[in-house]
Amino acid sequence: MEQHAIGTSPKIEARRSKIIRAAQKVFAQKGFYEATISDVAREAGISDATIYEYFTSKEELLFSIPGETARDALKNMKNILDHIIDTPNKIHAIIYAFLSFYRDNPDYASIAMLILKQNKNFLETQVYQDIRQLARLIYEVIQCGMDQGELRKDIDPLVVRSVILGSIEHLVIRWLMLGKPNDPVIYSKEITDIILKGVMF
Amino acid sequence: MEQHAIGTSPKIEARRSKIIRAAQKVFAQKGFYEATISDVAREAGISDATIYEYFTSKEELLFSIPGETARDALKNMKNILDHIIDTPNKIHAIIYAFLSFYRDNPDYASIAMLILKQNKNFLETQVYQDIRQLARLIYEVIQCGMDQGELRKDIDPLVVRSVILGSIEHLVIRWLMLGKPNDPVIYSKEITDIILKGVMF
Amino acid sequence: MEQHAIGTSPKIEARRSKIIRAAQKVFAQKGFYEATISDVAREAGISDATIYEYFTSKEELLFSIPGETARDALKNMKNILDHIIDTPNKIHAIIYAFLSFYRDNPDYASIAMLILKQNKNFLETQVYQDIRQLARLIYEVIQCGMDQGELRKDIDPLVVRSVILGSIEHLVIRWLMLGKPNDPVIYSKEITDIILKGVMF
Amino acid sequence: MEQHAIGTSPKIEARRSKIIRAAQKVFAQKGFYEATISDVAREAGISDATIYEYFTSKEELLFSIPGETARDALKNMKNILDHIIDTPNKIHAIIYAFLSFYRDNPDYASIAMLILKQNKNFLETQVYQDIRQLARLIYEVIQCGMDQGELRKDIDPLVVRSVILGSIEHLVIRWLMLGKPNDPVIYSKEITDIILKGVMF
DNA sequence: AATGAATGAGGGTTCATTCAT
DNA sequence: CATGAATGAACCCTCATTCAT
Repeated sequence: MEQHAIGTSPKIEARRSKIIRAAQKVFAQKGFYEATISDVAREAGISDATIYEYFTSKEELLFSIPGETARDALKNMKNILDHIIDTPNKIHAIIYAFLSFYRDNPDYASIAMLILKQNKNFLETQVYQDIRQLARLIYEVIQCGMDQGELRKDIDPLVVRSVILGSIEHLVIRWLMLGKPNDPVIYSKEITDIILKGVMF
Repeated sequence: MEQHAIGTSPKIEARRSKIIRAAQKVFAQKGFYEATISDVAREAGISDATIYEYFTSKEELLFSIPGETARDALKNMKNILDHIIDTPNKIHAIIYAFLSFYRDNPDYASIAMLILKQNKNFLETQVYQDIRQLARLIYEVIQCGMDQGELRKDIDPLVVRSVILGSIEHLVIRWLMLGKPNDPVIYSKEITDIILKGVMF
Repeated sequence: MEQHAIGTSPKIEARRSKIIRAAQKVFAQKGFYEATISDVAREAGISDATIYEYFTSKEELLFSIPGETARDALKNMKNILDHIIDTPNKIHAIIYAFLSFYRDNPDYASIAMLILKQNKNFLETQVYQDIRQLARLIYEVIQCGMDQGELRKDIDPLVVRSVILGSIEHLVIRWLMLGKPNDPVIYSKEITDIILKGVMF
Repeated sequence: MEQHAIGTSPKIEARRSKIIRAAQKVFAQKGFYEATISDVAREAGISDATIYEYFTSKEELLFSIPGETARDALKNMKNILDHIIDTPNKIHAIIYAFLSFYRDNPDYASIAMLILKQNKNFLETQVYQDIRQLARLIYEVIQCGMDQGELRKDIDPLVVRSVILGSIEHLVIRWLMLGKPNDPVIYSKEITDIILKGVMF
C-alpha cells in the first residue's frame, strides 16, 4: 500500500498537476495577462471553478508553475556537479544543463524568462528561494574554482555568474521570441569556451 | 524659422512627449498591465481621451516609448565608436554605454528589459528595427575585430554579442528588481575584462 | 421507551439541531447573504454537503431556524397567559415575555427582526403560521379585554397590537444594532405603563 | 444664467438622480441582494459601467438612496412642527407625516424599513446622521412637552419615541409585506389617540 | 449517512476605447 | 484640439448545489 502526504491523494495531485501543466502551456502561449482562467480551465478539461479549489488566485497558480520542476532541476544540477571534479567542466555542465533544460521545456522557459522574472511579488515566493539556491550553486562553483587555483583570483564570482546566466538567458529569450536558432544548445560549447577563456589564467 | 513635419507643431510634439514620459514613468512603476490609461493621463496632467488623440491604443503608446530615445542612443553609440579605433576599447565603450544609459534611465530600462522584451507584437514595430540596428552595430564591431586580427577567428560574433548583451541585461534586471548593486556601472570594467579575455588571443 | 417520528432518530435530530444552531449563530453574525453555507458547516463541524442532507437549500435552512423555538415560545406564552386573569397583567406579561426572550436569544432576535421579517418567501412558510398564531393570541387578549370591559371600546385591537409589537421590535432592533441599552427588558415596565394608560379608560 | 455647485451640472445631477430612482425601485422590488447592478442599469436605461461612474460600489449606491429625500423630510418635519404649538398636535403631526410619507413613497419605505435598517455599515454613513436628527427632533418634542407640563413627568422620552416610531414602522412593514391595509394612514388618528392617552395626564 | 470534489451560473467591477460637444 | 461622459466587453472569483463514493 502506498502512503501519501497528509491531505493529498494521487488523484488530487494528478489534477493539480494537470492544471499546472495547462497553465504552463496557456501562459506560455498567450502571456499571463492575455490568458484567462477560462483558457487554462479549457486546456485542463475542467471548469473554471475547479481551478480555484486548487489555487487561491490566478497569480498563485502562476507562482505554482515552477514548483517541483525547479526543485528537480536543482537536485539534478547538484547531482551532476557532484560527479564532476574540475571547475571548467562544471561550468560547461551548468551551461549545457540550463540550455538543454530550457530547450526541452520551452513553455517553462517562457514563463521563467518572460513572465516570472519581472514579477516583484514572485520574489517573495518560496519557489523563488529554490531558484535562488540554483544561482547560489553556480556562485559556489566559481568561488571554489578560484580557491582551488583553477580560475583567476581577480574576478568577482557574482559577475562571472551574471555573465554565465546572462548569456544563457539572452540566447534562450532570443530563441523563444524569434525561434532562432532551432536548437539553442548548439551554443553551449562556444559560450563555455569564451567564458572559460575569460576567467581562467 | 523652424520647420516642422506636416501636421505637427512644437506644441503638439511637446504634449506627445509629455504623454510618453508619463507613460514611461507609470508603466515602469506599475507594469504595463497593472497601469491604466487613467494613471498615465493623471501623471501627464491631461484627460484619458486626449491620449487617444496621440496614440491609437495603449499598446501603441507603449511601443512609442523607445522612439527617440532609442534613436538617440543609436546615434550616440555610433558617434562614440567612430572615435575609438581598437576593438577592445570599442567593446568596453559598448558595455559602459549600455550600463550607464540604463542606470541613468531606470524607467526606460524597466520598460525595455521587463516589458517590451517579452512582447511579440513589439517585434513588428519600427522602433524595434532601430533597436536591432544597435545590436547589429555590436555585431559589426566584433566581426570587424575578427577581420582585423584583434579577436580570435574561432568565435561566432552572434554568441559574443549575446554574451555581452546578456551579461549587461542580467545585471540591469537584477538591479531593477532587487536594487542591487546601487550602481550597475561598477561592473562594466570587470565584465569587459572577462569578455575580452574570452575573445582575444 | 421513547418514540420518534418515522424516519427520524435522536442522532439525526441532534445533528439537524446542531446545524440549525450553527446557522442561527452564523446568520445572526454575518447576515444571511454574507454568510455562506461553508461558514455554517464550519461552525457546525460538518461538511457543506451534509447540510444538504438535512435541508434542501440555504433558504430552507434559514426558514427552519424559528421552528421549535417559535413553537415553544407560543406554548410558553399560552401557558403564561392562562395563569393570568386580568388583561392589563396579560399585556404586561406579553411585553415582558417578548423582551426577555429576545434578550436571552439575541441570535434568534437578529434573525427574526433583521432577516426573516423582510423575506416575502417566509410568509408562505409553515413556521410563519406559528408566529402568526402568537400575534393572533395578542389580538385575542386585547379583544377579550375589550369584551370584558377592561379596555376602552373605541380601539382597534389590531392597532393596539401593532403598538405593542412595534414598540418591542423597535427597542430590540435598536438594541441589536447599537447595543443600547444593555438590557432592553428594563423598558418593559414603562412600555406597558404607556400602552395600558393608552388603552384603558 | 444658472449657477451650479462646483463639479456638478444639471445633466450629471439628473442622471445621478435617475440611477438612484432606478435603484430605489429595483432594490425595493427584489431586495438588495437579489437585485443586480444590471437590473438597476436596465431600469435606468444606461449601462452597468455608467453606474460606476457615479457610485463606487453597489453598497454606496444603496446608501445614496435616502440622500436628499431624508434631508427634505427632515426640513419638512421641522417646518411643520414650527407651525404647531401644543405637543399633542405635534405628536399627531409626526405620526401623520411619517405614515403619509411612507405611503406616498413605498419604494423608499421598503428600502428604509427592510434593507437599510439592518445594515451595520449604514450606521457609519452621513445620511444616517440626517435620519438620526429626525429621531432627535421627536425626542425634543416629547421632552419639551414634559417640560411644559403637557405630558406626564414620569415617562422616558426615549421610550415614548420608541413607541411612536415602533408603531409606525410595524404598521408600515405590515403594509409593505402583506399589502394590508390599503392605506396605512388611516391608522394615524388611532395610534395618536392611544399614545397621547398613554403619555398625558 | 457523510463527504470530498466538482461545477454552473452569475455577479460586481474594471478599463480601454469612443464620440459628441 | 481637448475632454467629459458613456459603455461594451471581459474577467476574476464566489458559492450554492450536486453526486459518486
